Amino acid sequence: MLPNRFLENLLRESLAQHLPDADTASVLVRPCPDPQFGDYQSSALISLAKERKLNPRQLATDIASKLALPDWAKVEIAGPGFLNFRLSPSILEESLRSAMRGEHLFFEPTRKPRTVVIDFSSPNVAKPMHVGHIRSTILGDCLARVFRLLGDAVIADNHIGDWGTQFGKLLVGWKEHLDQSALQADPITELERLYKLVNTESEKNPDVLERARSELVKLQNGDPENLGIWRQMIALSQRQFDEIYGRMGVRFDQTLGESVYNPQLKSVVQQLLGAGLARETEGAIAVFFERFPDLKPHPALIQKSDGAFNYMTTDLAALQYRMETWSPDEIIYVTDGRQQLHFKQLFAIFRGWQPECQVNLKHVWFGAILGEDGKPFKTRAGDIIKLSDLLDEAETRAFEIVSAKAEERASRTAADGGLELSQAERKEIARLVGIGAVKYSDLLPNRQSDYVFSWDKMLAFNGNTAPYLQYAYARIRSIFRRLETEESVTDLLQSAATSRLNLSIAEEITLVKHLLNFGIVLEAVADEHRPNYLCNYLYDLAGLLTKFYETCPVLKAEGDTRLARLVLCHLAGRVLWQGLQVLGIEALEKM
RNA sequence: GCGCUCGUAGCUCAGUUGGAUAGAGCAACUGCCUUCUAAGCAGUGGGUCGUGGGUUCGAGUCCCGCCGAGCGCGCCA
Repeated sequence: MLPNRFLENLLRESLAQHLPDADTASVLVRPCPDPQFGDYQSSALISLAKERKLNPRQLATDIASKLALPDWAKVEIAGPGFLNFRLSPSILEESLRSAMRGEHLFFEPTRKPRTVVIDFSSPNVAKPMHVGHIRSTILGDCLARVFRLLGDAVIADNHIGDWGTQFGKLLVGWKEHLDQSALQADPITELERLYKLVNTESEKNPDVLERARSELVKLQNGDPENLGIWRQMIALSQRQFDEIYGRMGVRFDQTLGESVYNPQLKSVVQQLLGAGLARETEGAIAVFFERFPDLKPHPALIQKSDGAFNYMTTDLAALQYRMETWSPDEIIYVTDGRQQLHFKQLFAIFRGWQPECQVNLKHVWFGAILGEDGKPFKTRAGDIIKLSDLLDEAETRAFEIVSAKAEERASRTAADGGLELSQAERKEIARLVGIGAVKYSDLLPNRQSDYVFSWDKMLAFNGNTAPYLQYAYARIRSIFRRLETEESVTDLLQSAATSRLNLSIAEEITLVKHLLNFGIVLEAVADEHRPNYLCNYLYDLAGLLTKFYETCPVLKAEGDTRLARLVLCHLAGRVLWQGLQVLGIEALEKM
């Protein structure tokens, strides 16, 4: 068990004996903000004492004196009643050895495994994926990876927009203006052209609008020709989605269109009417929220006055389907913040509709991506930026930088051969650096704030960026490549599992202590759905690593010290690799 | 009008049940490459955390007012 968890349990047990009515779950042992106070602290006793009108320092003293502390930890009482814990070098060395034995990588799947459905990305058929989909896709994929790492069963669920009024216009366009060769070459662009064309026409000519309506009705009534065209549009779109997801390394366990839920919609509305939750209003059917003060002014339509259903109805049917299919403990929707009201309504309706259902429903929302002018991120011409173009540009820009740096370095270190990168290697590095930079720049800000999209910042090699982290990893790998030519790395690392690992320099100790906090950070990411905690943790780790390099030669060190430093490099590298992996970013052997 | 989010260094942003002296990067200035990748490291300067109250042993964080910004509010998703 990792030290902070061990101390936390110890403190909870002691508290339970001392104050049996106290909520031990509220007792947390966290890293100290300032190392001068110690390694871990708990401030929980202060507030517990206050609630009970006890003297906080006295309570802390009483409980601390009864802690059955192991010989590797010391406790002090500080300030108004903090408990500060200090770890001895022996437990630091032992945690490195146990990691080398493969017992852990500084995190543990501690919670009960849950089943979690994550609804994210949700692109639309016949439209290009664009920057509007990027945050949901990256954030949702990252959360899925973190939950899986911590032992949950995850269903990554892509809810495709394959139904709606736009198909009337698309059908008219397909039947009247389709350019087969353009469709072959670039299906999405052609579908987009058709939609815009018919949309413009219908604004001028009511006949066109009427034809679109009638095509839509035919589709909805199961007309074989229109269904066939619709299915082709879906298949062509899915190819585009697959290509983008392939480039981004995002995968789903389930992909269903909204249309799948069509057969259930009528019944959903009937049930809500039957339960007295919904009623007719101005020809439409809506749910009113009498018992929810904040929702009272905002009824939700579940059936339009023309008899058609909408987003809310589909989401309700999808929610029910997910409950029946997986009985998840939690369902997470990853969308932008403008949909907060919609999800409040959805969750409130579902609670009223199926009050016995225990599922935890979460809307994980995020802010907007802005251009450097502070306005929504668009092209110079004011168009929405397509995701494929964005990824292309990321790779192109990364390739230029990687090449420039590689040549700069080659000219500097030509004398000893240095590190040479072939054209093909540079291309592959640029791909991983470019995509990684885009993802990281999206995960780094607090998800709820709007952020400014900047190529220069995300592709910089200094500062908190993906390339900086990838570089730190590449430097570690470089050490092991050099070592490999001399001796067996595997044998050496195996011997570390049972060897003395002498840590003496401050940089070494700081680094180990930081490694020990990996699990705390992963849990915080999972609990609050905030990957930026992990980004900042990894940035700190990379910074500590490079400081360690500056003061601690690894290959030139000797004996115990050399082995300990190699172990530190190895394990820091594995944590960096694992951390990047759950962010959806690939670590690089060379760059 | 009501609701959500935000306001932290010149700029872009972090800031973990409220916790100890508010942090990073950029920009400016100063050092360090015959030494494991200098795509790096060390250092200097820069803050009444929008504002006024309140709660608390303790507030950037919680509560109330005000100022400013973005977004949302029944037949789009």
